[in-house]
Amino acid sequence: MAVKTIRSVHNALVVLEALATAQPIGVSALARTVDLDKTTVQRILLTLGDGGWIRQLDNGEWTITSKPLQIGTHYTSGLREAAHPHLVQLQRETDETVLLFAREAATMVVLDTVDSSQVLRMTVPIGMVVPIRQGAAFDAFLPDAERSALVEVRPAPTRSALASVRAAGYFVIDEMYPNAIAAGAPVFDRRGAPVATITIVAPKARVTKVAARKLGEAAARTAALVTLATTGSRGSPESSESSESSESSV
Amino acid sequence: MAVKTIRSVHNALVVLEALATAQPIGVSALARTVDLDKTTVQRILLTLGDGGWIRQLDNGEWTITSKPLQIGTHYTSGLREAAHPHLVQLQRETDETVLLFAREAATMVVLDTVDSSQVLRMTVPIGMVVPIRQGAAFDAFLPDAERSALVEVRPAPTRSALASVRAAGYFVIDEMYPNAIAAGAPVFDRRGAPVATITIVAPKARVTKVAARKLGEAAARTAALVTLATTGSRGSPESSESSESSESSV
DNA sequence: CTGGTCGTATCACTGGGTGATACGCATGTT
DNA sequence: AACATGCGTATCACCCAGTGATACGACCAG
Repeated sequence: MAVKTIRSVHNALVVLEALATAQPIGVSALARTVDLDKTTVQRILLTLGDGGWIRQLDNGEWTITSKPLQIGTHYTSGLREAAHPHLVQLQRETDETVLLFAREAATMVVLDTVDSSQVLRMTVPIGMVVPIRQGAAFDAFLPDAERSALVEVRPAPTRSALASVRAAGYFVIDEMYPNAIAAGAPVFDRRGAPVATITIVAPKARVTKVAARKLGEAAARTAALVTLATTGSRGSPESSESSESSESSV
Repeated sequence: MAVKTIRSVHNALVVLEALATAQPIGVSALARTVDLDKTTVQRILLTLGDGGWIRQLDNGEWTITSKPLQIGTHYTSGLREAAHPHLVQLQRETDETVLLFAREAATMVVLDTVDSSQVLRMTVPIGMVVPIRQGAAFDAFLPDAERSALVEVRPAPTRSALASVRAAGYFVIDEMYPNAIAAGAPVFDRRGAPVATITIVAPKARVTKVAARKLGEAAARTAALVTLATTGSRGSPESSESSESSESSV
């Protein structure tokens, strides 16, 4: 409550989040978990349902619909669609699982995945959030001002580590997931700020730290292509392209 | 306003949707598109921002965060994660693009995709909504009561068409997308109701209507596996793949 | 400079969101 | 069978808080 925030809307967001993680769930149980009056939750559910965000089952219990997912696809709009073919291409080259991460504050969010075809492979669900704890990876490509703002969240990487990552154009992360190694490279926006990474994750049993460098180079090449694809074709910074999204056909 | 719905929450949902499709956008422009007072929109934006759903840029403009995407991943929770490895397997068998659809009222929503590796391939974005136009495909697996409720939305399929699809265990759809043919099969929940489909889409230039039957059979086999995986016992066989959804770290 | 935006702050009013209470209907317990 | 307990839903009065008019500084183009 730092500022003048609308109570009912705030409550509705809390209810929606709680519903999503506990679905399917009924009014009473939901009211208990969010510590709100049953009547309040009831009206919120009706409103969310009216907006098409949630849906009531025959039991009276509530479930979320695909609306949040559809809204979520507008996040970093166009990036996933633009990058996807390149991810597929990169997966074919390396035959390892390829991830598209978007940066958000001090976390990375999985936007898209293209799995390796090998039996032993990494599989990460879309939407998963991974906290950034190792500083020298993605940070190297941030402007100094923004990086120093992250100092409160995690220890600052050494200057030399930053420099070497920046020189290589890619990063290698040990233990991003348990028993896995990751190698990735940043995608930049029009202003040259890193907005995403294309990252290859592989089991340590197959890929050594040395071999990961080759993967990093491949990721860097792909990331450069995606940067080009997303920054090159667009004209003015004006967002005049209204909801072109996908044209349905392909 | 059919029922007693909360005005402020309703407005907030409208604002959020409008923001998602028009982002990045400022307060005034947004207030104009949703036809609300500027002050109201301002307070809604602050509230949404406080909840972590949207984020203000340096320009003062607003963008959505990954929150809707994360909420959206709970939709048909577990289905995508459970099905994904099987989609990969099916794509390897057929080398055509494989889609996981979830049913929602009279539409299908793309939950997951695994692209063909061929140069000429279908690519469909996750979250995309496809109206169900052809009755005899997915409908064949619905209980009679629910199917008849859809009559108002689209013409009812013939009884023989339903029977033949049901007998085959898969469906073939002509022109699901322009110049593309689709073959798929339903995934069932514990109660035997169809909740999703596994569908293969391919360019007509490569796959004839006759050849699509083979794809349909393959999709049916995969769909059966996914049904088993989601309805069967928790202790799934052979899935291996450590990396549960447990707190991953970087 | 000036007229037009922008994002933000302030404020009175009254609409409407809240929460207590109650009802019908399923449970499962005695 | 009778009972108790939970559910989802409906009703209602109070008074908080969401609304919308108004205002202000900053920015940009002409």
